[in-house]
Amino acid sequence: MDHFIDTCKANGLKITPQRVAVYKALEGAANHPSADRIHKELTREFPSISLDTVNRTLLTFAKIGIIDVVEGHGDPRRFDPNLGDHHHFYCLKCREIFDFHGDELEQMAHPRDLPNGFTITGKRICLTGYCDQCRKAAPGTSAP
Amino acid sequence: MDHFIDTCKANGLKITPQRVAVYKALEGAANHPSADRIHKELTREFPSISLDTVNRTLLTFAKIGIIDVVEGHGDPRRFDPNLGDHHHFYCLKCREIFDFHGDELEQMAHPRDLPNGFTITGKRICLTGYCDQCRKAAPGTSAP
DNA sequence: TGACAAATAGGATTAAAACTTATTTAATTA
DNA sequence: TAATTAAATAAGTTTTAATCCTATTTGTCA
Repeated sequence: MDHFIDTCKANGLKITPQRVAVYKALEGAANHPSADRIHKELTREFPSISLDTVNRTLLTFAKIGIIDVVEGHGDPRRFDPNLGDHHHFYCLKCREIFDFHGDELEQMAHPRDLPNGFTITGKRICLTGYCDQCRKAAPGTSAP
Repeated sequence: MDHFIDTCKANGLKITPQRVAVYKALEGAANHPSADRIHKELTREFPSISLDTVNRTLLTFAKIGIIDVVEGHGDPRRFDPNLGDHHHFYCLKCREIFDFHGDELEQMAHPRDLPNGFTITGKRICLTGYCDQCRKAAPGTSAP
């Protein structure tokens, strides 16, 4: 929380109640929520907060590097307060994103068939499939 | 192309001129196009094809497993005709997706902190950063 | 405390994706 | 080969996500 305030100030951002609320909501959120989901959550304690503010705020946070925009699959943009090294499992049915960890990428060199001029700022393993709950409910369709 | 027709028939899909055109366009496409991009391309030789048909067709192809929906970053859904093992580099500026290859994931076991009931149907390394061209043009902003 | 630049709410706009329905068409069979 | 039928398409409509615009409000700093 101190780090949040410091980073905002260091980037010339004002500490508004809305920004604090959005940041807290994302931190406490179960799983990689969308702007809309956070907005819905906040309207309870903050009836007049606008979706645009929530979305803009999240994008601002991403720009100054205190949260992440998560790779998606066509659904609304989603956010991640966890900046530490971790990977993602995406359930093709319920669209939930689950975190997992692994060191497969730790020693990874610059890919052979990617020009050297390419700057890599993030690396992650992206798994797709069906979570336990959805697998049980779904017929055996093989998917992407 | 034969495989395309066989798979369609095996799944009870009719071979329509639109489907053939969409499939060919995606196969020949430079880089992971969106439905809109393919639609624009097809309207030249196929003036009356509707965007909905293109989008629906691509989703149908994905469902029967002859193409992939690619992980995105909030932008329109994009597709990949390449089903072979490969990975993706996503440029945060121009939003282009570049393929690369590597064997880092080949020996990967089921992740320790993912329940065993989870079924994995796809695995991929997702890199983010700036491609050569954009890096040269962009000021030194560190990003997600 | 006052002044100013930045941020917000709210409504309007754009854009992507999905849905609805009448018409067309591919595949099947007589 | 023509008739039949279920599936697919075009076109327009609707929904939803995301962004833009502007008047008003509000942090921040002197």
